[in-house]
Amino acid sequence: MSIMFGDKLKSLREERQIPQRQLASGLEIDTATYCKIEKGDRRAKREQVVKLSNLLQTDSKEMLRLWSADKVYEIIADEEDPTQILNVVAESIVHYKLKSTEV
Amino acid sequence: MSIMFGDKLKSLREERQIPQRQLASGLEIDTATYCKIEKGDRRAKREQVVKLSNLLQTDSKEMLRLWSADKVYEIIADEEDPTQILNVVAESIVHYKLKSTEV
DNA sequence: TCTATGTTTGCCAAATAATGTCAAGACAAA
DNA sequence: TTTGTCTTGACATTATTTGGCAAACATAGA
Repeated sequence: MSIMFGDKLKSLREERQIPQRQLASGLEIDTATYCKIEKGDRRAKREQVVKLSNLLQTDSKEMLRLWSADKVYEIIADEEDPTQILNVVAESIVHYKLKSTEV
Repeated sequence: MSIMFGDKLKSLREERQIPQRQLASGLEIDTATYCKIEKGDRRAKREQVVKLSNLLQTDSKEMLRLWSADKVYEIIADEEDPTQILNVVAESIVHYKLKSTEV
């Protein structure tokens, strides 16, 4: 599993010298579960990402970006030519944007 | 839900003038389920994508690409700045490739 | 060494999401 | 009207995700 999010989470937590226990209680979950999130064994829920960003006083948009990126990575990493998949998606976004701004 | 895959599937099937019933039986599923796959209400399993490609005598790589792209799209479509997420992923792929080819 | 704190792991249970069927309806062609 | 195809909604089944608990591990200090 990709751990862009977990790694970022860990480094922020360590910078601020906060124990896992504290963030876990902020999310109202077990420290074990929190630990797994940080190590990338479990995926945080979206709402938990936002909560964590607040607890760590960091940009939730960036955290959500990393969190989403992990999910995307997991989907394409084992496929042939992952980059080409990203291109297909990027194109489909462009098309959708055009469509949605038509009058 | 994004339907790049479903749309492609439908157009291939219509080109070849095959009824849904036939592809459904090829996958050993109900026509209702097949119908939903084509309309993007349900996601095909990976193995089903390969089977469908064979039944339709089309490039399974392209079909898998569309199928993956749908999944990725679903993850990022409702996030802020989906394109930026794709960039993060693209970078992480580059990094991984570099790592895996180090000696 | 013993204790205290923090982190990690494995296993199981509960919750949630994905997948499928069935029955019924819509629609067009014969 | 009958037939064949496609579609939809409600429900059942199954797979995956999420979380807790208990125990192990790591480290620092008394």
